[in-house]
Amino acid sequence: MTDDTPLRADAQQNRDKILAAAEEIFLERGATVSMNEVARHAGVGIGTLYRRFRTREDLLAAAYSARFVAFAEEMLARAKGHDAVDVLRAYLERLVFHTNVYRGFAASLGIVLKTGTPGCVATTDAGKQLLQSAQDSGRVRADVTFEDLVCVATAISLSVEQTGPSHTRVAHLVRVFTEGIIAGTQA
Amino acid sequence: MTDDTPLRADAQQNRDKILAAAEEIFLERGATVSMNEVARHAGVGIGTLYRRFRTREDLLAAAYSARFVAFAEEMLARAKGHDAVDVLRAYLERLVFHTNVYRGFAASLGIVLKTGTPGCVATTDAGKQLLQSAQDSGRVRADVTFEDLVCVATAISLSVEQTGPSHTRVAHLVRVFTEGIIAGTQA
DNA sequence: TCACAAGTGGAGTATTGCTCCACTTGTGCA
DNA sequence: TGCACAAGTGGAGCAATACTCCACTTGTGA
Repeated sequence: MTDDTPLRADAQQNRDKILAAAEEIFLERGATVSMNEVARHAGVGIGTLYRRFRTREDLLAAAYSARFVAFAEEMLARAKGHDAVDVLRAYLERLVFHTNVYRGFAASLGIVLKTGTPGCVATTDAGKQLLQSAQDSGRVRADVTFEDLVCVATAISLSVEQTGPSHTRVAHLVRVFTEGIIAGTQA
Repeated sequence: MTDDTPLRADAQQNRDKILAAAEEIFLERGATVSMNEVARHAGVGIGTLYRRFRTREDLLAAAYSARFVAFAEEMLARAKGHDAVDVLRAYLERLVFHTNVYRGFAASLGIVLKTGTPGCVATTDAGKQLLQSAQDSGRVRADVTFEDLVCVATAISLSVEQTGPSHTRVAHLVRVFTEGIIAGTQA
């Protein structure tokens, strides 16, 4: 499926320029900025941009890949020696944080995570692993899936995007989702 | 704020035509259909549509208002003589159902509910009331807000939109999020 | 050096949200 | 009944956008 013949030198250079421009402009103006603008900012034609990144989600995933890789490593490292449930909670909180680095990123998180970028694969794998550990410990319901976690992260991100960034609100929502709306079964 | 001088007879007729067309087309093609298409289907000019409904969310809220009113009444009626937590759970389940009647409705639920339409006001009021009752009973966390419930409903709707409608999946997710991802405090 | 696959850029198409304004039409009043 | 004019209408037109297409250019391996 993936074409792994290396790019021509000039094409690789252009690809790098596009990614650098995308990073800069996504940070500054959000993930919904127009593709034309990204191309102009990178100094390449719009056709070149589309030749390298067929969809906006592909571009987002590629631009964010390095950060997602670091995130996944960080989380897997923390998994050793910490409570599995705490780590899962931290994963959710940090994932929400990441989907707010580019404004408007949250809405496409689900699609982006499926693009197969190294960062997306790493983030997905790490999440599944942490979820499994937490479930193995018996303290997380067995019927929760990784897709459920992505939905939770998306909903929290969307909600936070509307009301303005607030770390305490994210933490609150993560708590609500993980511990439930209903107060713990009475002793 | 709200202008309550009655519409001219012909204008009222056009408004009704727009709402009927919107209902039909939202049902058939989802909530993200183009405004031009709604206008064409209603047999009015695009200018007329925008004069009555300044945003897509306003139109969605107006088109769905009657159903939301009925929903709110239904839920308040059920509140009498049923367990408060059960009613809250039912409210969530039914709310998710409603946000899936128009495909793509879920993403704008939060905004739509704030439009001030009779149905949106009724649905919001009912939700707050049911939440308060459940909290008064001491079995729902005191720090949960109505906005949190909307966030939960959105998460579930998004998830269900992706995987296809399934009543059992909705019920499952509602249970997960009301009782928590973390299994109930042991014994 | 050269053939040609790979790559490029941007004009062009199609679609959208939304505004603006010259025209039309109800409606209340004389 | 006729009239003035506020209210309403429609759709041309603008600006923005996603995305395609193809004539041209340029690396690269032989």
